[in-house]
Parts: sequence; C-alpha cells; structure tokens
Amino acid sequence: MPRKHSAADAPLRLDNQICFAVYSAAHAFNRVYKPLLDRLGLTYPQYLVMLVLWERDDVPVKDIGEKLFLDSGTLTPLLKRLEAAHLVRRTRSSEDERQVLIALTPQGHALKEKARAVPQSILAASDCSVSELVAMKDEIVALRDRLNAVIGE
Amino acid sequence: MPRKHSAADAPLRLDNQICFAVYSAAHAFNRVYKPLLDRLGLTYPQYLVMLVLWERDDVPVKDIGEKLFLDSGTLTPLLKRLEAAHLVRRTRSSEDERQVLIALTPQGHALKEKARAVPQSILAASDCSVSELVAMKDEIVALRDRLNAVIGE
DNA sequence: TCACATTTAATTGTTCGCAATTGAATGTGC
DNA sequence: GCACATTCAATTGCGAACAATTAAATGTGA
Repeated sequence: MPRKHSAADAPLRLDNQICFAVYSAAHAFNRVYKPLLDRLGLTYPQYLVMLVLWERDDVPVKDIGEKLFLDSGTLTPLLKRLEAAHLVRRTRSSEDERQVLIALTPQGHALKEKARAVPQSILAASDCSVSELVAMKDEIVALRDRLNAVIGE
Repeated sequence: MPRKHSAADAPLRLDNQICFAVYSAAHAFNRVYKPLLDRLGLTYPQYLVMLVLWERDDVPVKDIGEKLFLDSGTLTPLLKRLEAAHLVRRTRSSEDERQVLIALTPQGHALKEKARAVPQSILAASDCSVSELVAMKDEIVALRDRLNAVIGE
C-alpha cells in the first residue's frame, strides 16, 4: 500500500499548520483592504492606528503600541508618515517629557466618516454572517492571548 | 444616559475587527516561533518555504509562490538567503529557461529532522486540543479562501 | 542630594510583502 | 516564419515589523 506521505511527516505539512492558516488569512485580509484603504490614503497598519485614535485621542505612543502589540520601532516612522499626511500631530507631553502624545488633526477626525464604509465592505467580502465572524474572532483572540501569555513568561 | 461609545461607532472599534484578531494572532505566532526557529537558523517565512520543499523538492519559484500566496518580489531575495545558508540550490530549468528550480541541498534535507520538534512546541504554546486547533484552522482557511476569491474577481 | 535603575521614543540594520517595471524565454495567430 | 502577447524571475522602491542600541527624562534608595 504505497503512501505519498509518511504519517510521521503530518505535523510538518503546510496544510496542517494553523499558523499558516492565520498567516495567509492575514495577507488575504490585507489584499481585500488595500483598494478600500487606498481611497482613504492609508495602509492597513495606519488604519489600525487611526481606529485606536478614533476611539481615544491624545495618547502616548506606548498606549497605541500596547493596543496593537507594536513597538516604537514600527510606530515612530508610521506616525511620522501620518503626521506628514496631516492626519495626526505629535507633541511632547509637558508633564512627562519622555512621552510623545498623538492627537488627531481636524482632517484626522474627518477621515472617520469616510472610513465607515470600510467594515461593511469587509463583511461582504468575507461572505459570512456577523454572528459567525464574531464567534471566530473570539476564538482567534483567545488563541492569540494564550500565545502572548507564553511569550510573556 | 451617557454613553462612552456611540452604537454607530461599533463597526469601527478595534476589538470588533476580525481582521485585527487575525493580524495580531499572526504576530503572536511569529513571536512564539522566533526562538524555536532561531535554533534552525530560519525566519518564519523561510520556515514556510522549507515546509513546502520538504514536501516536494525541485520545484519552480512560481509553485512555491502559489502555495504560500507570495510573489517573486518576496521569494527571490528570500531564496537567495536560503541559498547563501546552503539550504537550497537555484538552477535554471533546461526545459524552460524562464523557470528557476529550487532544490534542497543535503543540509536542507537534514534540517527537516531538527524541525520536527517545532510543531509540538507550538501545540503546547497554543494550550489547546488538536481537534480544536484543526477545527479553527479549517474555519480560518475557509474564510481566507472566500477573501481570496473576492480578490480574484 | 546623588548614584543608579527604569521608562519612553528614536534610531539603525535586517527581513518581509507587494506594486510596478524590466528583460528574457516561450507560446500564438496569421 | 514572424510579429505579438504571455509567462516567469529579477529588480526597484516603499512601508511595515522587530531586535538591539542610544539618549533623555523620570523615579528610587541610601
């Protein structure tokens, strides 16, 4: 009985890797977002930063980094590009000169209205009910948090 | 009755975005993989390429790209680094001179044995049963494929 | 107070990821 | 057979992502 694959190799097969499922799904999302975000003049990570700021404004870089799991090496140049696009302002905190506070400009605030069209386009592209997506999201977040807990050890 | 958030803003809230769940889970996986892959001298995308090659060897760049959803702009420099690490060889196909065939070196083949320890470490880190992970993986792959179908339109 | 550790952003260097372009090889339609 | 389109990898340029380091501001203990 010839076999194409050895059973011992199963754990190393690409199609058996949940990490690749997640990795490739993230890229697929990125590609779906791209044309939508192009109209806003944003990249996907920039869009995430704007989501954070639309919820709360005038926050230090560190707070944004904690919410998005990104560090200053990623955020500093990204925020400078958002500043160059006149969407945010970067100012040193007067209370703690180490912190740089990120505030939305009027244009940054205004972009929120244009962004409202994005989530519904994504929902349509995922071709899935809201409840299914919410359930999946919660599972993935739970997995992510368990992984992050291991890293923190 | 004061509300912190408007209901109209719910679709734009970071915690409601499945894409962010996927995005941040991908990064969490990356961080868990890093110390494991450091021992193999591989980055995560390089590990994915090696997974493909351990299944089948002597394939054109295009085939690897189709399996991983990556293009030559990503793969060409990555494969050159794997070649510099003596894990693969790159040769022009004699039948079709446009194609570059990627073959494993003996060291590339040998690395597979060292890599067998990786999946079980990941399984432990995800703190989850195999059947749960398989179910999640299948859901995520189905979502990814629906997203990719939209892009292909 | 003063030495010392901690916190915070910024910087540097390496590796992805992709769009757009180039150039060579191949396939095709007439 | 020959113009033409197509295929494939390589290249270029830009924007992440992160490790490691730097530098300044702040906090802490003796």
